[in-house]
Amino acid sequence: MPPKVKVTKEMILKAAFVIIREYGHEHLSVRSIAERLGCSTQPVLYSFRSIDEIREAVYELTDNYHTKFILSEGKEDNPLLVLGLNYVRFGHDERNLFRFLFQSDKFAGKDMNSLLSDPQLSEVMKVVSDELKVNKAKARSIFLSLFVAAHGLASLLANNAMAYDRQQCKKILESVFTGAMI
Amino acid sequence: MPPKVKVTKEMILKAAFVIIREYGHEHLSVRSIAERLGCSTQPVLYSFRSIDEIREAVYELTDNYHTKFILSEGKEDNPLLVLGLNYVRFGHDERNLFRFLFQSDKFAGKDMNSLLSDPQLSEVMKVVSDELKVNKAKARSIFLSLFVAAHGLASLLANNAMAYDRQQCKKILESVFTGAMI
DNA sequence: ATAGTTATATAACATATGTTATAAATAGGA
DNA sequence: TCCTATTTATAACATATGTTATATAACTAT
Repeated sequence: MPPKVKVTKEMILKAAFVIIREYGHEHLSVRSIAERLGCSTQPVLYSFRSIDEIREAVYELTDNYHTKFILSEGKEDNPLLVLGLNYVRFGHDERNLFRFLFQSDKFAGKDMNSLLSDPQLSEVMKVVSDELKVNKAKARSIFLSLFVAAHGLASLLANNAMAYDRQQCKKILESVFTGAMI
Repeated sequence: MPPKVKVTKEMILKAAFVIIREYGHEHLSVRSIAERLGCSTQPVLYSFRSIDEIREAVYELTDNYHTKFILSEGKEDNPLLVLGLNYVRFGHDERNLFRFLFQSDKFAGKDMNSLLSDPQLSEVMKVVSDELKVNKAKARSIFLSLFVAAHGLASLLANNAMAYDRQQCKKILESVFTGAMI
């Protein structure tokens, strides 16, 4: 009886993701999504209650994308360094996504602690703890220092405050790691 | 012959500063300024050509405020640590100003290098270089590491991603400093 | 084939913003 | 006192956004 859905939730979320990625989250709107999908604004607000609901869903999606990104392989042997350098590279390569994730009010409330207790990261921490032969508290403090430095670099890159130089970033993170190990 | 100016440029800029400081730069508008000054929108756009011109001027003002803030005295003996801890405290105490300064597009283009060659900072660098008995390049790399870490902490604090714990921040910055000195 | 359900287009309403046109108010010199 | 330059208030225009009302079109069970 009813006509088939032409504009699915997936299409809407994907369009929203691309808009944020290319133009920044400030440019996400019902109309920008509709325009990208070549439809009117109606289907967009038919599948979702409001633009905030869409933003929420894309945030989730972007968060997963980010996690995959930083967990992707790197050529360093130090796994923490790999994580850090990927984190930094994300700030540079995906600056709009970075800003959406960490500089929009959506981020508020997502505490470091909940981040540190993420199951995927917990695994990494355990490996680190074993590999470096340090106790959990030390592993945690090492991770924290590296995270802070990586976040600083990524933030500076995402906001065009410095040029991307992988070697320089690597040196900084290594030096931070060294200091944290003491 | 003409009536006296009731609404001066200073009043406008001060109002704009307060609005950004209290509500965030997204809430700066001709009307929000006018409302705070208890006048219509006309005087605001009479003294300034556009809202962007106002934003520009307040940015300058906020930049100076930030510089004064991080150069204010601290109780640590390591001058770089004082700078870093003040920078971090700014991110926490003045989160909206921090976001305006470093996370709005106004920041784009202000490169690290121009920041590093700021005359006020150059003086500090020289003192550091002498006091730590390291050459300029080393002083620069130490400063860079500390700056990145401080910026990371400040950014996390400004975006409500972690609780402010001065001792924890101090430990992290000290550890970064130690690593950079090697 | 037709009817009823429902996805979509069109268009409107409400609000927020920057900006500008017009008129009224004001202050000091003639 | 009145005139004139200029500041300000009022109000409008233009645009952008979220959201909703109405009508049209599309599909499938009958």
